[in-house]
Amino acid sequence: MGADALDRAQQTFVRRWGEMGATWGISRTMAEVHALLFITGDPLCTDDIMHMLQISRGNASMNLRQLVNWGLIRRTHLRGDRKEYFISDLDTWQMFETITRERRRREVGPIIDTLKQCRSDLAGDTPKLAKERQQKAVDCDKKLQDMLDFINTLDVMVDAVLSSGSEQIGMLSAAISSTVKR
Amino acid sequence: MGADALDRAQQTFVRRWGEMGATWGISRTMAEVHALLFITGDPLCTDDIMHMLQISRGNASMNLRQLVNWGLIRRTHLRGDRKEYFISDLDTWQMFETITRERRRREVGPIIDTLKQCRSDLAGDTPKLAKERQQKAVDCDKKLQDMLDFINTLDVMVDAVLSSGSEQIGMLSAAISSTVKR
DNA sequence: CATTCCTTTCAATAATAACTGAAAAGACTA
DNA sequence: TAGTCTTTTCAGTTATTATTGAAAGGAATG
Repeated sequence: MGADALDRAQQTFVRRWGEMGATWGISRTMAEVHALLFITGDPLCTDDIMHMLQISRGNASMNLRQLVNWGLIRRTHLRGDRKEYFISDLDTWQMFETITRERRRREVGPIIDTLKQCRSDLAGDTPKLAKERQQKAVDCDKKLQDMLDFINTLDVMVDAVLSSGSEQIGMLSAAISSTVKR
Repeated sequence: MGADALDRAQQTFVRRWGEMGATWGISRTMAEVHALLFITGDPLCTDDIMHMLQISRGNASMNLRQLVNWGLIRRTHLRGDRKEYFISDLDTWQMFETITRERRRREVGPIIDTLKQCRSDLAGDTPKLAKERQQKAVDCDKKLQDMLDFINTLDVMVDAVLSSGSEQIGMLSAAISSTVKR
């Protein structure tokens, strides 16, 4: 079981990535599986992953499927081997892009819908409210509106960053800094 | 028990905010308490919150404390009342700023430390590795370096956005879009 | 088409995270 | 300082989420 310096460095990375995932609402194990595939860069089969992370076959299978669905890893095959292998061949930027797009797709729409729905419900019924509630309704509406505007602004920015691609990201970073400076 | 349109809109908002929090690694209840204080804008005491969200005193107390620690709400008092009240008087932008700064403070440092530590461990011991492991060590090091660079770039951007303040955010958004366009 | 090898599924179980409620601590009042 | 009101703490409980392992389902092989 001689773990060399490379193994140790990779294990440290995998553990930390797992913890990070956990604080960001991604299951620790899913993040670890991803980290392992990312940092080794090798195609690994289910058994490799089971052994390296000490998890069951079912668990490995579930998490691998999710990672494939997210587009963070892909299935592959080794010639002369019947088993399925998995590989993470995205670079850091592509990983970031994939995760950001996916989360945006799943979450931005729903929250905007809810905010709009709250506003339209309020708009229809505000006249029916007791006098002293009307001011509150107006204040509440303003908060909802502000939040919608903010989400929209951020969304435009994220969109620009994502579509800039990794080549332009440095330039973009510089442009942002100089815009803010003055 | 007559919930009017304002109550309903607020409840919808609170529920959705809670769900959002849950998918981002913040406990549903903590997010709901915050949402309630934010959307009403009123100072509320522990009992108000307990009743409105149907949670226990202990739970309310714990979550309120956390929110105060995050700087998202603050304690206040109503004249002639011994109880403690809580209020959320940040606007959307300030909220975003607070949350971003806090998460950055807690998470960016540690992840950078881990990455650097992995690299320096590798650097010291790579010569001792078996020949065919050396190439892997170099590849691994490159990934770690790429990730460090990426985190750094992103960190600079986030820093610029945060220090731009809400007045400049629209301008910034425009600057980003136009930089990317060509 | 039977065998072998591999993957997926899912009910049962384990682990983790969140919540409760009552007791202790703290704070203000007279 | 005793009495009253309020907040905090935390051991015990409940709820939620993650994991296991074995059985069922597929797919390639001879």
